[in-house]
Amino acid sequence: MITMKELAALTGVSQPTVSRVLNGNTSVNPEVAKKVWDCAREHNYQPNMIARGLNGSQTCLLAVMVPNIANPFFADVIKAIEGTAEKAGYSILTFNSDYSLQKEEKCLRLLQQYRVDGLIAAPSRDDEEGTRHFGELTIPWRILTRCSDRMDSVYVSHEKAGAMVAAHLLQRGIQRFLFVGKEGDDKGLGFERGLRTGGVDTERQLTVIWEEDRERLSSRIAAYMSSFSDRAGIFASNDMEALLVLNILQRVGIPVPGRAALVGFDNTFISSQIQPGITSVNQPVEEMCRFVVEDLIRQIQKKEKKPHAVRHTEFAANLVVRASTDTGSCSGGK
Amino acid sequence: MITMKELAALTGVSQPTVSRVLNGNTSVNPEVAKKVWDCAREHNYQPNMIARGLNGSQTCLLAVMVPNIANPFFADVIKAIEGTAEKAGYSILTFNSDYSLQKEEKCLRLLQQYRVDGLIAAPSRDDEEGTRHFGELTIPWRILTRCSDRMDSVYVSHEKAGAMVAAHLLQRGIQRFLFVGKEGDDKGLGFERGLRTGGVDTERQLTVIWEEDRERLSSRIAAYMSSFSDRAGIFASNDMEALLVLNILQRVGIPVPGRAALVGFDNTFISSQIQPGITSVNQPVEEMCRFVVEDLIRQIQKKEKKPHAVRHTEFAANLVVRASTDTGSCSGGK
DNA sequence: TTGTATGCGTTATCAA
DNA sequence: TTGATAACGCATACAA
Repeated sequence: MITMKELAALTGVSQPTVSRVLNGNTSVNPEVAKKVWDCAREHNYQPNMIARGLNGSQTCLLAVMVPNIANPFFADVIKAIEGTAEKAGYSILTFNSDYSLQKEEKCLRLLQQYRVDGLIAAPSRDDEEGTRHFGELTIPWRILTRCSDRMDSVYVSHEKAGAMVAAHLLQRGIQRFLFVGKEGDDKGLGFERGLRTGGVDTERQLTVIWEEDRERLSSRIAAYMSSFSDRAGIFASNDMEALLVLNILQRVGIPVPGRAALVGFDNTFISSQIQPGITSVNQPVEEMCRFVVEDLIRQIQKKEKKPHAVRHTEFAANLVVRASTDTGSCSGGK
Repeated sequence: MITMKELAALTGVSQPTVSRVLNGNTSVNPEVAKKVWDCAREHNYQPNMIARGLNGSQTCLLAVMVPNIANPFFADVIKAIEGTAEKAGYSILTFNSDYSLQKEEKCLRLLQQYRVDGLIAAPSRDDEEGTRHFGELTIPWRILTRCSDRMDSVYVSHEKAGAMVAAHLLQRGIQRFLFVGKEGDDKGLGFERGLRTGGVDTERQLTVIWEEDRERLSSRIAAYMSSFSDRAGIFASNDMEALLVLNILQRVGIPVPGRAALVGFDNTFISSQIQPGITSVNQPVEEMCRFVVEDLIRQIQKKEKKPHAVRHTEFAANLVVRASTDTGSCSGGK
């Protein structure tokens, strides 16, 4: 890989002149410029971003940290971020935190070692303990998809979205509710609030189930469904979970939406491609990512590393209604 | 972010001594070492990988280039690569080529600018034209999931896998076959060969359909299915495509596996979580990725940049049989 | 318009 | 065992 120094030797000019020609900001003798360009092209010169990043100038690297790349929602996020970043001349370092605080801290250490210009992270947890380590970062960063008091974040209110799901299910005349997700999840809290607002006695009519293990989840859901005979409204914390629940219900012979109305979260391709289509909360991934990348890069280029007021940018979620919450009592409708 | 130079000043030793302490390879005075370590910890010293990469030493960066991060298969691939790389002390730069040769070339340029130590790529195309640009790379690299004559590759034989699918469908007594994928795809060619081997007159009994547009695909498949009344064997080029086909079939009221047996490719979570489960060709993603990363890093660390003989590492695919190719004629069985 | 000199944060090579 | 010194590839300030 040829360097400016070598190009300089080959063309008989100084290295800074080569730099000036190749960067094209200062004025140079056209003839010299041509000679240098020709030589650079001939030898397929590629600037060394590493060296460029060394002089306190920028690396044009952004880090993206997500808890699970294999989750289609985060895959969409990474794709969208990469797309916008690439257009702006930035490349991305991808980190998978695996929902582990320990790994998250390691990632944070690593991305600082690479002197990335900025970070976009979807933290595993949004409580105090789970976000403390971000406070020590000296580079600009943004939190995506979650709202955190202490940090700049770009998100859809999971709480409001949960309430929206509640309203939708209530409108369908449902009286029994199940949230499949972690206790304390904002979606779940919003769901509960929405139900209460709708006059539901959540103590008796709302159940929360969370099991990592598929078999245990299956038996708990089966037990839940056989504990009453009404139609149930089930809200799963994401589309993958919703797919799993749908599968479980179908296996034990519970028709969806007949006996159970099902709602997912993230509106990934899964929810639309499956039969019956799953009603799901849509987050405007593309727009959010475009915004967060452009906003972050703006800050990077302004070099305003000073702490400013914490800024929250909320995007509106919308519910994409599909067959899984149809009013009709027959499953698998067209 | 504190530097070695500053640590040196603070502890009253020279900067190279700090380097020696922190890297721990050379022997240093234990007392000095302790003082330096304490100081480094106190100031949260983070080595500058950028500077380290400058002196001809390594960046500990690997680039991964895939055509579509949002495809669950590639998301799995990236996750697996990231996992193995992280254990070995490497971070990854992710690039999305979007199935565009032009973008692929841009990625190749970029990753060289970042002086990554190696590249793992899933090229969009595996013909001469689609892989030529890899030839100019001066860093170690590997091709994943495809086999290319001219390059080191780690893959599952799509051709053999296609033949395996053919054998499976023939065993199910099927006589009409549809491949939903691009003309010339190795999977399709293998499928055709497998059918011929099984005595099928592929001219009359095999059809190939490829449409980017969902609606057009839908109407072509509907037309195809109504052109005869036997049971059809449909092989989709990947699981996302298979899901799409399943959806189309269900919408037009064609029972799977009753009237059509369906086979996918990649065995992503989709094929197992959906109802009916989709029979799918499994690629051992984890093992392949572990192998390719470790193998690549081995070459990087040996610094054997000399061209060696082209090496192909083939992994065995296996067919995961599910309800979508059940012999029974009733759809959605348990 | 161009060249010289310097510095970025490391590692490596010397000599002490 | 340690410290000077140079080098990596580039950008920038300054001098010419």
